[in-house]
Amino acid sequence: MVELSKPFPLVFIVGPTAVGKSELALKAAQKFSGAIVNFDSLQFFSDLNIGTAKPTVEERSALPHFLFDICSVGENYTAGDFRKAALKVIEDQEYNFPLFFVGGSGFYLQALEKGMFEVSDISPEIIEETKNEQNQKGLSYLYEMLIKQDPDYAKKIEAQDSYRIFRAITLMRQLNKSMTQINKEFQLQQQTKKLNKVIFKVGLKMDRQRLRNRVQIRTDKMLELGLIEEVEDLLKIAPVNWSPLSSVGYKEVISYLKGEYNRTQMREWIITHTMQLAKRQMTWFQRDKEVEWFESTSEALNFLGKHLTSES
RNA sequence: GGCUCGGUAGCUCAGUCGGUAGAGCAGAGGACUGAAAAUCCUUGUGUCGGCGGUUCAAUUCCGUCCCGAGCCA
Repeated sequence: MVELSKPFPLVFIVGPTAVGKSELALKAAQKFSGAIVNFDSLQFFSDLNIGTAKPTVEERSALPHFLFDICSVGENYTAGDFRKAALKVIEDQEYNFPLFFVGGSGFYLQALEKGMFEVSDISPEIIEETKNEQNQKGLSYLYEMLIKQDPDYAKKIEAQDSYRIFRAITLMRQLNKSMTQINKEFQLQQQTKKLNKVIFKVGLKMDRQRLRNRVQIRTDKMLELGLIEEVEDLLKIAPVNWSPLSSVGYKEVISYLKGEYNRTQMREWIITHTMQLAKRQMTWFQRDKEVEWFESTSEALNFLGKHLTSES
């Protein structure tokens, strides 16, 4: 056990899925008498357990864990919600524990570090109206509208990017401002939103072959533990369009249950889509030059041992 | 044994009425400000099963052989 000075530093453990982040977090938190904070976009939800490779309740009982199982099935939880919750955890706990944030959702970490646009929720009427327009006139109609109203922002996104086009149109309707304007206002106040703490970012990575091997083993384990049953239970209570159901592991099992895949295909597609996810995660985190990368848990622990104790 | 249909990119297949070929998926790289495990962008040379024949030219037509699926015996 190592004594650190207060307020304790924040450690962000990042990397692709299945690389061993949870294990590293657990060991590090044990070593420094710390606590673990989740920033995985799906592990916030109770009832998403096997498919998200969430540490079990028993595994979590040894140490304080925050932001696991804080939402129930059917709820929405956004990066902005996470930011608020994480800031609260930091405020409440930074004198109690070194906090080890673990997860694979880079966007959420960015939300915490850099802040989010200060925007209100979009009214259901606007969402409904825009959705109807998209259904009747097509995505290109929305994109044309975006080009007219905010050409600079339109240039930054692709004409096929349904997600961002829809978001931009609804947000602009809600606030009566362009995305460019919103972004500009955000830039002006960004300094006040930045997380001003001592932070260490530790990345775990692994070559593709080894990672694929781990993903295969983990996928088989998930199926053995009852992933299919977990999905069947979710389908009984979750709204049809609940977004977590379209995430890796869940969507393939749903296709299997619908008869679109046989069992072998389901397994193969879970593995393939998991690897694609891992790749996107690496693309995200490698852009962040503050991340120190390691190929093994022990190297990462050594680094933390050196720097957490010599710092501050 | 006979007949039929197939054999084209790592996979599933399209195509060339003869001028050496292209989609989807996979793979590789990238973007990312409220659904992010989402959403999207870039990236396609491969003895067109083998060997012969016809032809200026064959992956394409003809012959033959090999392999796979089906039907008939």
